Amino acid sequence: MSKPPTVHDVARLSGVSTATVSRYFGGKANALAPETLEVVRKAAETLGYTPSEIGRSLRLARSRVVVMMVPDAANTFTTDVAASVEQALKKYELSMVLANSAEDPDQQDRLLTDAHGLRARAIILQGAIDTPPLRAMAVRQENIIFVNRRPPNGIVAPYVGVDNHAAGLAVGRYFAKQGYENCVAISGPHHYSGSSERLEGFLAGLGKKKPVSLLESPFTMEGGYQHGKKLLAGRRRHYSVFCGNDMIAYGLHRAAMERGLDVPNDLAIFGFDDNRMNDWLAPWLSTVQVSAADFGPAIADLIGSPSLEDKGASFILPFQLKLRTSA
Amino acid sequence: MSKPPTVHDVARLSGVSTATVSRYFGGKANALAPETLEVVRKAAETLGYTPSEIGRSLRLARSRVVVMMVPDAANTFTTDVAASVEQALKKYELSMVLANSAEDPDQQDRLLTDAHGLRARAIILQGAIDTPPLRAMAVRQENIIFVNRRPPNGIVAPYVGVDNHAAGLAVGRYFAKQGYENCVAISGPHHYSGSSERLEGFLAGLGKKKPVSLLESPFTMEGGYQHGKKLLAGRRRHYSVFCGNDMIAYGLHRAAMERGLDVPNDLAIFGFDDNRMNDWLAPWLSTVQVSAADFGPAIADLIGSPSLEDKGASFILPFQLKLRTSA
DNA sequence: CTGAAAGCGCTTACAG
DNA sequence: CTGAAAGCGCTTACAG
Repeated sequence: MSKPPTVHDVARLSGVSTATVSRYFGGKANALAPETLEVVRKAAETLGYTPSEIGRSLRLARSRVVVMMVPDAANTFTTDVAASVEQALKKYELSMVLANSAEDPDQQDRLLTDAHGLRARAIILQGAIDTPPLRAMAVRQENIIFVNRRPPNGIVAPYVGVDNHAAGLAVGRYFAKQGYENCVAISGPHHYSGSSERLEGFLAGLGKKKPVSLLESPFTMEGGYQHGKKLLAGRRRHYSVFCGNDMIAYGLHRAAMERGLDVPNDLAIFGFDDNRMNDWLAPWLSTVQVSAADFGPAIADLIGSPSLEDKGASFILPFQLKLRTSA
Repeated sequence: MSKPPTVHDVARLSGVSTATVSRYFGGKANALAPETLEVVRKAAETLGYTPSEIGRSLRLARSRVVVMMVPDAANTFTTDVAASVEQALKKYELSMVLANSAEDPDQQDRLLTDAHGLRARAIILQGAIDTPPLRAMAVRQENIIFVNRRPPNGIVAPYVGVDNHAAGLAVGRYFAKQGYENCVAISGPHHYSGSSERLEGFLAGLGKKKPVSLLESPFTMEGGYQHGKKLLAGRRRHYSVFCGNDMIAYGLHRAAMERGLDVPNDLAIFGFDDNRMNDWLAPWLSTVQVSAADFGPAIADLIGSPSLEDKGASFILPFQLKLRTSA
């Protein structure tokens, strides 16, 4: 692999200075004489020259890389959000590095250090875990954007996500209105703000009707499946379950199928996110619809517009109940 | 956002030269006196110093970034492969930039230029489209790795993927053995090597039994759905269909459900990839199982080991028929 | 409209 | 075991 050509190579071939070549590629081409422009264009084409982002980043003291950290690369919703951000970032000529923390605090902290090493323009945390290094970075004014889980207590930083309490409340009220009995919540981990807010909203929405069981699960199909097996193994065969996300709901559904239950008559299931696959493979799932595509523009604008300065900025995205047959 | 500390800051605070600081972080720490080591460590910690990858990349004339181009960010299999690569790259301290070409040649070429601008250590193309810029880059000795679709004719470059012909052959033989009637193939786009190889293998496997219809579809659920609707609208209600991938199969399945057909008695369906969701949401789908997790290590080794030099290197990954109820 | 020169943060061959 | 110095590829204020 031969070394790629540099500004110097282009300058030499076209008989101008490196400053002129740099102007040509740096968006200052209209300050150049037409013939100069042409000669530079031709030389660059001959050599196959593309400016080095590395040289440029060093000089400008800022890179064009944004790091996106996801808590679970296997969750379609999370990766859809990532795809939507990658797309929206193009408007600002930024590229996105994907990193998977797999809900592991140490792994998150390692990736945080890497992101800092890359001098990332911004770090997007879908599902932050509260750790000392995270706090240290947030305080040191790194551009961290919190998505779906709010910044830890005491940290002021931009947030993008739905109003989880309101969404939980809507589901709770719906359950109450339907007169659902034996209500159960299989929430995501309680120490994540999103989970606990959804749960609190749900309880408030149920009103006087108290749930018979409050379970806590990782945000995975496996988690929903295991809780489902346990729940449905008992004598009582009739439940109404609000799941922390669609993944949990899929797992619960599988447990119900294996047990030969009828959804929704034996078991009502409500999810959260409205995973893209639902229309095709789970057209039965009632869920809280959040549009993954809405995240990209909101997050990209937060990063790209000059005013990321106002740290407390946040975007609260809309949601709506998507009623299908499972509840 | 205050400027991050540099080697100079650390050198000043610890009273050593920048060379020494650099040695500390560059893996040459054991060449330093113990007390020097300690004083540098402390200074770096105080300042919260992490070496700039940008400075390092410029100096070393190589970056630690690998670009992964996917043809469809909505296909779980593709994103699983990406996740597996991201994971495997850690061993070599490389990070992965995700880019979505969305099967658009122009978009691919634009992203190729971006990747070159980043001076990417390697470019991974899941699903390359044959264009002049791609050829130019491949010839200029960029480190391009082709995944799932072979390099265009005349281009010598590493390839990672399954033996598509053999896989198609296995499915064709299975169809023949089962005595399936009215065989149909809904392939992916024929101009992709993977699609046509699967199809040719399938035809060879069927032997004398000629398919009644050969259809061509994008690798999407929508594509499978549209072809399915058309196919199933006719008088004949009995088909055996080999789909180009699982996404197409999901779409076809939905069309069959809407038409009230029985799978597999009215309609046998065979997919390709064994998408991770299958176990949970499509436990009925018979398909060709390819392990997304196998891609990461194979690709990472190709990039990380010093011998990417031998350009023709390729990894042929194993597959197996996963028989469930749909065929 | 254009060029000479400085400097962004790092690493390493060389000298001691 | 450690330091002074050069240079990786770029951009821009300054001068003309």
